[in-house]
Order: sequence, then structure tokens, then C-alpha cells
Amino acid sequence: MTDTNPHGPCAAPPPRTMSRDARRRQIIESTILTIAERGYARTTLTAVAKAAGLSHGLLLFHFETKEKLLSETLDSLSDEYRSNWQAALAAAGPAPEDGIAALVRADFLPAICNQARLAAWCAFWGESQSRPIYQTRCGPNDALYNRTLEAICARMNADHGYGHDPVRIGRMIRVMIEGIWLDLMVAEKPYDVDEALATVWTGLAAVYPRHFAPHGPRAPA
Amino acid sequence: MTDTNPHGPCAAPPPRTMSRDARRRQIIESTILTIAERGYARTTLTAVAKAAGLSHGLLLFHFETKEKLLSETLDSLSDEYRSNWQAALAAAGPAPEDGIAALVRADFLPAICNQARLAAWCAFWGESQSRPIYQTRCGPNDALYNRTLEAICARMNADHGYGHDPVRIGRMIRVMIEGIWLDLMVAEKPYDVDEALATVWTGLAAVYPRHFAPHGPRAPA
Amino acid sequence: MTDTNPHGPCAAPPPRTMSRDARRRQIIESTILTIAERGYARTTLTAVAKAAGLSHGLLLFHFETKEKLLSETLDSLSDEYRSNWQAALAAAGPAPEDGIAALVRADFLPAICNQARLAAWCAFWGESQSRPIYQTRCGPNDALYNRTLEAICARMNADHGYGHDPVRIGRMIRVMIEGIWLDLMVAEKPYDVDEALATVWTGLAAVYPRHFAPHGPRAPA
Amino acid sequence: MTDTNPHGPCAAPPPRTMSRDARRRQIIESTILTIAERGYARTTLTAVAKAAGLSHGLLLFHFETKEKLLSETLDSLSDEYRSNWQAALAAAGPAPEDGIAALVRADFLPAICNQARLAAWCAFWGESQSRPIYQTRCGPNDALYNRTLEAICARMNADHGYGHDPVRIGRMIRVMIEGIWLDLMVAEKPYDVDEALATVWTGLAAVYPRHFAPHGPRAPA
DNA sequence: GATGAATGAGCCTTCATTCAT
DNA sequence: GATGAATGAAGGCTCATTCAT
Repeated sequence: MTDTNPHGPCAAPPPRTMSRDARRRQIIESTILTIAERGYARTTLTAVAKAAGLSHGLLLFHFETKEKLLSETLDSLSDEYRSNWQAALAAAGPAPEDGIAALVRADFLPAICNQARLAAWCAFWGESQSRPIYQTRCGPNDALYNRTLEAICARMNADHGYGHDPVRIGRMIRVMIEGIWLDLMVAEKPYDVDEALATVWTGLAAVYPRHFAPHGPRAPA
Repeated sequence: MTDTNPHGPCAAPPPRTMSRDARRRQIIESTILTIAERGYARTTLTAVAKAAGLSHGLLLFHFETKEKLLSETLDSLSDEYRSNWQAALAAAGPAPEDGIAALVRADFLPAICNQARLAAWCAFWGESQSRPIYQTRCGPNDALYNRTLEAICARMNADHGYGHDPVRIGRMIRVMIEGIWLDLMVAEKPYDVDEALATVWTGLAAVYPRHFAPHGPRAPA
Repeated sequence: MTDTNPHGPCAAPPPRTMSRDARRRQIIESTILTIAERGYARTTLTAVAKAAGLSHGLLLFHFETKEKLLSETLDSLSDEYRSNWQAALAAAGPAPEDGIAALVRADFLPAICNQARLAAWCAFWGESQSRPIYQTRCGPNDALYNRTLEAICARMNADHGYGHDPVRIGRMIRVMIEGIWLDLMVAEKPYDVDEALATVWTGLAAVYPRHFAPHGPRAPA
Repeated sequence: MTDTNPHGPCAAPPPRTMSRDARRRQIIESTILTIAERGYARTTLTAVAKAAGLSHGLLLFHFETKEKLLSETLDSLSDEYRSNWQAALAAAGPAPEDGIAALVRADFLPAICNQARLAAWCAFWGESQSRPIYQTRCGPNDALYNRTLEAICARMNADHGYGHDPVRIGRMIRVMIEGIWLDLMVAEKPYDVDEALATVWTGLAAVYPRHFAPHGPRAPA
């Protein structure tokens, strides 16, 4: 093996010309990494270009403006997140408790819950107040998630005789997860994913005691 | 009143000048407002100065660098937050459930939970990854809060016979609140404080059913 | 006639391949239009390419550099102008007053005196100071025009007994026309060609009263 | 003389801080020089700053944007021109022929008719098509000049029995001058001011033979 | 011939910081 | 204390040019 490529032994050097879509995906990935590394405010085109091993001119050739690049990056994050939970839900069992467990686990998969993604989300949240891009881009996806989770909570009541308000329980589950994400970003020594999950299971065990225990979903009787 | 002004006693300061501390507080308040309005990335000294009705030169006279201004602003937010929950706790009844209720309610008081403060917190979280100031400035306060809350949760077990892991329950309470804060920041049409509190009570009613109900703390038997 | 093709009712859409010269002429024409529309400073290769419906790469394939494209555009304008007055002169009667009238009228023909051409000339004049291309390209043509006009003015003296300095009268005629061109470019509500011509006839009537009247050349006695 | 100060042997170096107005005038003067030297398209803030011996930041501190700097430069040129001919007219004798002579001479005074000013005018004309600033800025001044000149030409008819259309004669005078300006800008070896004036006198001698001769205004009888 | 991805020099602009008043 | 002129580094962006296809 004579590969001296600094990108690692298995990574091919990025070809000089790429298909339009591949290039765009590569640039968006570098944008996420740069936001994670330097923060939103210090994410410059030059920094992204350097991370991607490209010239800054090429970034603007593909995205026209920095703002559009950031918007499309947020789009990409949002779509990736939606695809992830939708896939998890599709693969889950038919019972509502299966759906809840699947959604919770999906949010802590390494593809979603990693330093770079969390930092990028956090950065966009931090700017969301002053710029409306977050709402425009993520609003519909967020609303879909909420409706889906609330519907499952409603089925927990219908199928298993619980009596919780589905909107509030759904929201409680979601804010627990988001709060933990924030912990993982902000805390000095963040706990690991198992501990994160255990915290959610603890909450779920309290509201759905016949279907969840502090260590995770109960096996069906 | 002991005058600590290093430039000597000011019996009748002209309206044009202010005490050192008052000026600093005024500038920090304008910084919070500016971050809330324009976001972290677009918070410039000129913008803060304009919001304060001062020249930008004066800001640097008082804070030396922009970085120090932002650090002290974060300090101020963090101290304000700590004072708020400590005061609430001090005013609460002796029972652990009183403490929990007081801490929860404290986090949604208008002095703490308003657009400007939330936006500023969110902005600092969003940039926290790239700058270690958050850890230095807020880490101790955060740790104190966690210890305090965990101790109260431990007393809930000891005094009332619950069997929850205090660390996880404490964390669950905290992340619920933080997640709701995020909701209030990021959601397109955020719900009101009553709904936010109701969500927390719902969670607390699940873990401490004899002391909390979905509509709030239960009256002592 | 419902043809809305901007190239005119009879022009076929530009074929994908064209003869070398036809392509070059097409590109030069688009350059003139672009200069007229956007001004010299904002005339970019991309804009010219877009106006021509071609890729910018092709422009450089044909002209190598932007500078050469602009130089050849100026050449083209200059040659077109010379051809126009030479043709008019060749078609005019033998008397010197016929020549003067022909030259004057030639300068206000629609093929020469239209928005796009005037704007392009004006743009080149505006930049001429900094770039010696104007002299190189248009100097000889301009000198030829001056010599020709002065010779005709000299014949007005010789043939008809006027006593004007041919250089100054020739120059006066020329600067009147150029000044009017400038008016047509710069004035908010420019007058029409008839009014422009009337102004020149008025000047000519003053210097050659037996051969010109304010409304135009006098018919030969 | 060993003074190598580019500002000239007698000019003190510009003081580090200047009154607001003096600084602005200095910068506008440097802008005119830069436009004259490099042309409109290549007039950059850096070049103007260098010509003024200042940092480019200071230019924007005083003028906010490049566009505003150029607009104010045009304003300045236009006002300077108007002041010049108005002063000349005010100093002229009461007869209309005095006014015409004064206006003509004013346009060729060194303060107005020098390389830098002519080049700057020419540059603005060259770009005027694409930017409406010329109309807004110079339109009123131009209209005032035209009205004034036409009124004088009307008085030539009334006082001295000439029968020329005042609008066309006024325009003829003006376009002669502008055409000569263009000559002085564009020609390879431009003639001098005396020759320029002689050309105008020649034209005026033709239309007002009792009051002008090819060498200048006639002395009053 | 023709296209368009890719580069990089240079532009305008922002902004933290310095400093004279 | 307070102001605002002045500086210069760095950012986003434009665009002529190169080059692989």
C-alpha cells in the first residue's frame, strides 16, 4: 500500500471535477464540520473551502451566496433528521410503544447524534431568533415530527388504557431529548449515549410504567 | 453607602456621566438586547453602542475588548439566573417538593424567561463549542444547580419513599425545562408559560404522583 | 407578425455551429448591446455571453481575452462608422455642399445613430483616457474623416467664394455633431433626429448661407 | 530643492486629523484625479485612498459606500461647473453678447477645462446610460444652464435684430463646446485652449456677425 | 467547436481596535 | 470620561482566465 493521501488510506483523493450533486454534498458536509469546529459566527467561506480542500470560488459557483449555502446546509440537516426517524419508525413493530422506542433510539444513533451534527443544530438554533431561515426550512419537518409523535401517544392511551394528554406527553418526550442534546453540546464532561437513553427511559417509565422501565422498553408480556 | 469609585467621591455626578457600575450594567443590558435582536454573529460593538445610546469608544473604555464584553455579559446572565433560583429556593417551604416546585416556577418567571434572555442564552449555547468561555463562566453555576436539584430529588426518595435515581430524575427535570426553553425560542408559534409549566407538571406528576398532578403541585395532605 | 425573436423576424435562432466570422460578428454585436445596457464598467464576459446565448468559454475561444474582445468591438464600430460616411460621400453629388450634407446626414442614420451605438461610443470615450486603445484603433479613421471634411470645406471656399478657415469650420461641423451625439446620450429627454439635424443645418446656414438654410441644404440654383 | 513630497514643494503633508468637510473635499479631489488617471471602471477605493494618502477605511467612514463617493464627486463637479459660469455671467457686462462671451470663456478656464475634470466628466457620461445618477445629480444644473443660454440668445434677437431660433442657437453653442471638450479628451494631439476658443468664435461670428469675429468678440461700436 | 467546473486576484465592505482631542 | 477620526485585517463576492471533458 503506497497510498500517501492525507485523507486516509481508504479515501480516494477528491477528483478534480465531480458531478454537480456530489460536489454540493461534499461542500455541505464540510460546512457542517466547519460550523461544528468554529461556530456559526466564525464559519467563513474560506474556512469551509479549506475543510473541503477546494477554492472558495467553487463554493460560490455551486451555491451563489454564503447565505444560500447555509440555508441548504440546514435543509440537508433537517431532511437527514426526518429520514432517520421515519426509517426507524418504518422498521419498528406495530405497537405504539415500539414506535416511541424507535423514535427515541433514532435520535441517539451515531449518524444523527454526533458532535458535528449537534453543534451545527445548536448553531442554527442560536441564530434562529434573528433570522427566519430556521422556520422556513425546518418548520414543516418539525411539525410533521410533532404530529407523528402525538398520534403515537394517543394510541398509547387508546390501546393500553393510559390517560395522558397526548400533546403534553409528546412534547415532554421531545423536550427531554432536545434538552439532552443541549447537555451533550454544552456540558463540560457530557455523559454517554447510554446514560442519555437511560434518562429518557426513566421519564418514559414514569408515564408508561407497564411498557417502559428505567433501563429501557419492557419486553411484551 | 461606601463609594468605591476609584476616581474619588462623586457627590453630585452630572447626568452625562454615570457611576462605573451603572454604566457597565447599562452596556451589558444593551448587549443582551442586541444579541437577541441581531444574533450572536451580527452583534457588533457599534450595534451595542447604538442600542445603548453611547459611542462605541466608550464601550471599549469600559470593557477593553469585545470578547471581554461578551464574557461579562454571559457572566451577568449566569449570575442573574443563579440568584433567581437561589432566591426562589430560599423562599420556598422546607419540603423537597416545595423546592422542586420553586425551582421549576423560577425558571419561567418573566425576569428570566423572556425573549431577550432566551435568545441570548441560545446564542451563547450556539457558539459555545468554539469558545470555551461558557465552561469557565457558567460551568460552576451549572454544577451548583445540578447538585442542588439532585439533593432535593434524593430527599424526595428519603422523605416520601420514592425510588428514583436522583441524578437521572434531576437531569430529566432540567432537560425538560431546557428543552422547553428551546421550544420557546425556536418554535414558530411558541406556547405560553402556563402550557410550558403544565408540561413540566405532567412529567413531575408521572415521577412523583403523590406530590404533583398534571396541573401543578398537589396541596400537602 | 407574431415573431418575438429578439434577433428580428427573419433571423433564425443561432445555429449551434457557425462560421468563424459569423460567430465573431454575433459576439461583437452582443458586446455593443451589453455595453449600452450595463455600461463599460459592468460589461462582463458572462453578461456578453448571456446576451449572445453562448457560454463564456466560447467568447474566449474566439477572442482569447476580454481586452481583445473590447478592442475588436471598437474596431468594428470604427470601421462601420467609416464605411457609413464613405458610402454616403460616394453616393453624394459632386459639389462640396453635397458632400457636407451627405456627411451630416450619414451621422444620423439609424444604423449609426442609435442608442446602442451611441452608448458604446460614449463608453469607449469615457475609458479612452486610461487606455490607449482608442488612439490605436480609431485614430487613423478619425484622421481620415477630418482630412476629408477639411478638404470639402476648402472646396467650399474655392468653388463658392466663402472665406472660412477650413480646419476650424470642419472642426466646428464635427464637434457640433459629436456634441449632439452626447446630448442624445446624456440628456434626460433627448430630442429627435430631425431636431438634431435642424441644429446642424442652422449652424451650416450661418457659415454657408447661400448653400444651407436652417431647415436643410438649399436646392441648387 | 530636494523635496520629494508628492504633494508638491509647498504643500504640507495632510494632517492626521482634519475637519470633516476638509477631509471630504480632499477625498473628492483625489477621486477626480483617480478617475482621470485610471478611468471609471478601474477607479477603486484602494486607488483613491492611495492617491489621497489615506486608508480605504477612511473613505468609507466619510462616504459610507463607493457609490455615494462617486455620486458626491459628480455633485461636486456639477456644482463647481455651475458656480463657474454663474460667476462669469455675473461679472460680465450687461449686453447679451457679453454674456455669451463670458459663458464661452468660462468653459475653457483652467479651473474647469483641465485634463482631470474633462476626463472625469467624460467618464461619468460614459457610464451615465447605465446609472441614473447623472440625471438626478446634474439634470437640474444642466437645465438651468440651457434656460440661461437660451434667454441670452433671445435677447440677441430682441436687442440686435438677429432672427435665429434661440433654442437651436443656444444648443448649437453648447454642443460646440461639449464637442470640443470631447476632442480635448479623445484626440491624440489635442489643440490648445486658444484654438478651441477660436473655433467657437468662428461659429459665433457666423451667427452673430456684427458682434463676433473669428478671433473673438468685437469691441462695441 | 463548445461547455462548464475550477481557480485566484482583487474588489467593496464590515468591524474591532487605536488614538488624538 | 467621552467622542469620533483613522487604521487595517478579514469577510463575501465578482469575474477573467484556465482546463478537463
